[in-house]
Amino acid sequence: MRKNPTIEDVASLANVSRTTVSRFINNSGYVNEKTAEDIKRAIGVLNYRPNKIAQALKSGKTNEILLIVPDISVNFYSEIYKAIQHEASHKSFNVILFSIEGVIDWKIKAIDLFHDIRADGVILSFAYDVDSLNIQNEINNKKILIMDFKKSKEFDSIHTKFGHGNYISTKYLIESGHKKIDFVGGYADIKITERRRQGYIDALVDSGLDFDPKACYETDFSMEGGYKTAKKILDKKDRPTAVCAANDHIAIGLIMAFKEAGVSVPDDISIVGMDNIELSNLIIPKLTTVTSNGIDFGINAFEMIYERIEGIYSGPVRNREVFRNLVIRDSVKMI
Amino acid sequence: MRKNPTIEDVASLANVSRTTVSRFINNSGYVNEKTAEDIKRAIGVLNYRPNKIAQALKSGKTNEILLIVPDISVNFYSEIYKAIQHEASHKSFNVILFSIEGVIDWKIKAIDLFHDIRADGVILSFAYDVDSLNIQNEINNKKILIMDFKKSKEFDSIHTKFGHGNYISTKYLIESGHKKIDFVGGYADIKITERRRQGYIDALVDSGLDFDPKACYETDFSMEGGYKTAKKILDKKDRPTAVCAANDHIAIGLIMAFKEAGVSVPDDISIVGMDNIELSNLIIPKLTTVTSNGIDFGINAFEMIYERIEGIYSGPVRNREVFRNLVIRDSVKMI
DNA sequence: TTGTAGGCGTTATCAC
DNA sequence: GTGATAACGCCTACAA
Repeated sequence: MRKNPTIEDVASLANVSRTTVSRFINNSGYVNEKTAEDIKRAIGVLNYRPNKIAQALKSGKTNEILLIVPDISVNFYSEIYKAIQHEASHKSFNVILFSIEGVIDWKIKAIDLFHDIRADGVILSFAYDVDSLNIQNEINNKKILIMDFKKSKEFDSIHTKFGHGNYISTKYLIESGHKKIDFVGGYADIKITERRRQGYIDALVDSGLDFDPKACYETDFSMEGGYKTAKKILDKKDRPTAVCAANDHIAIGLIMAFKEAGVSVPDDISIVGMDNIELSNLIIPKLTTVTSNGIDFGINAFEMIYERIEGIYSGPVRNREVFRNLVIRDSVKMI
Repeated sequence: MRKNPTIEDVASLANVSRTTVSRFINNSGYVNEKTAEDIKRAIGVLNYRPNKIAQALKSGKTNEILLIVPDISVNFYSEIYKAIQHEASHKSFNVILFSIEGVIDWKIKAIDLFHDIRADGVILSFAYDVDSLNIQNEINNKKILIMDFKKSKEFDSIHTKFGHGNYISTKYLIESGHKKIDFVGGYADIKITERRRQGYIDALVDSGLDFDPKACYETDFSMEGGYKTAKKILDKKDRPTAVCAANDHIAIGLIMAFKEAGVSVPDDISIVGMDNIELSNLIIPKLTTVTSNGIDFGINAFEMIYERIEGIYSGPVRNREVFRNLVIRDSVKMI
């Protein structure tokens, strides 16, 4: 029930002034060796820790950054969170999480939160409709970093090319000798589907293969979606030798359905997924897929915003790109 | 680049003193109606917000709580996090997350963090070896809440009975008419396996059925584990009519293997899982399972610690129990 | 090498 | 009804 010790307590125990203690703690200025010893001892005895609140009030800096993600239970975002958290701790920064989920007025809440905690910066990740949010107006003088599928003109940002993952995975199928490759994506009216399919198409075209609209299937981004689509593919006259799925859930649904139908993966048909979800390494056969790049996002994001906050970098807006990588496992056969 | 406005700015714009503004903001004391109008207007014009840091310094209260979880990417914990976050926001509390994961010296880090942010309380969830951590010593005067599989004697706590989930799921199989029920769990030397198997055994015994050690399989808690174990079950002379799995991953592995072998679930064999992971509602047939109770944990946890922090409750240690519930879907057949 | 004094933005106490 | 003033714990000129 006792109060936390203050710098004053340390000072009087060590028979010096607060100033000297402060100097000792922050390495700012000369402190006699003997005095230093006394102070160190006093700190130990009292188990003293500087009060960050007071420091923050004085310095106007909290060493906290706010991370806004769409939904922390989605693996990609918890990966980002972990990476940022990890980097931040090395620089004695704390990261405060705000997971949007269903919150309608999240922009208001996020700005409130930002002001409440007086964070030194915000990392805004994959928040739809960011442009409509006039952040800089709300958050004067603070640092902002955007993660998205496109560059930001106003702020430092880090992005990944939309559709690049499916480009890579399709390319891999082609390099493995496949020529008849179908694509299973989400519904056509969703942006993400469009981009991913474009990645698939680009890979085809770049390799001199024809794109056949009938080789593209629409469904939802779930195992069930993949499962149902598999039936359609099986009913086709000339089955493809490989399928590129727009995400791992779909790919796994496909695998399950094919296996049930007695069609072997990868012997009869090869499959690639995307996102490298946990399950993709658990299913049999293990799924060849493309990394989600949450860790890269996280590491780069923290580095960039940190440099801004500390004034290490203060030049013009920077945009970094992050890439996906192939994870080769057992669901593709060379032919 | 301009500074945030302070209460002083508001005061001078409204031609009153800081004190009056403060009174207005906090509803502490009389303020003339006309004056109040002026102040309100000034606040609007300047877009003023009280500085939480300064408030915290003054009051010794931060309105922040620290939540420690083993790994935020595990769905159960992100569920807890979300629930707490949600409750907390209604009481204008912020929750700071610390996800232990692989961090060896997490206790030290957690205590550092706790002191750094000067949180008003900690919720410590499922941290192994908590007892060895002399928290109260480290964190004088602050509020602590423990989540675990057992009651805490020292602190308010909230727990769930170990093995209760498998008790419920086994019971359900029995009520559906099954008498030959196998159990697939993790390796025997893990505590959690032991408790879950005990739940299964208890349900059997309570219903007057015999427990047969040969009906229990050990494997790891993964789809692959379930998948492999299924083969063993299929090779048995007298196959069970139902299987109780220690978690959903195992159950799903079982389903996949059975389907591949042409054994229908649930017509030929019924399966129950546990934890209600996302996938359990996606697989075909949809898995009958038992809720993870993260949300209940979260809601109760915040309520209890909040009451402590605000002094609404200050009696002896309280222990609450949280229960799991059956989620009936399509993987069990009545016989 | 060390100490004094003022202030960061709030709020509580006590006058007026 | 309102306004000085001190204090929360720390840091930083400036003095000594």
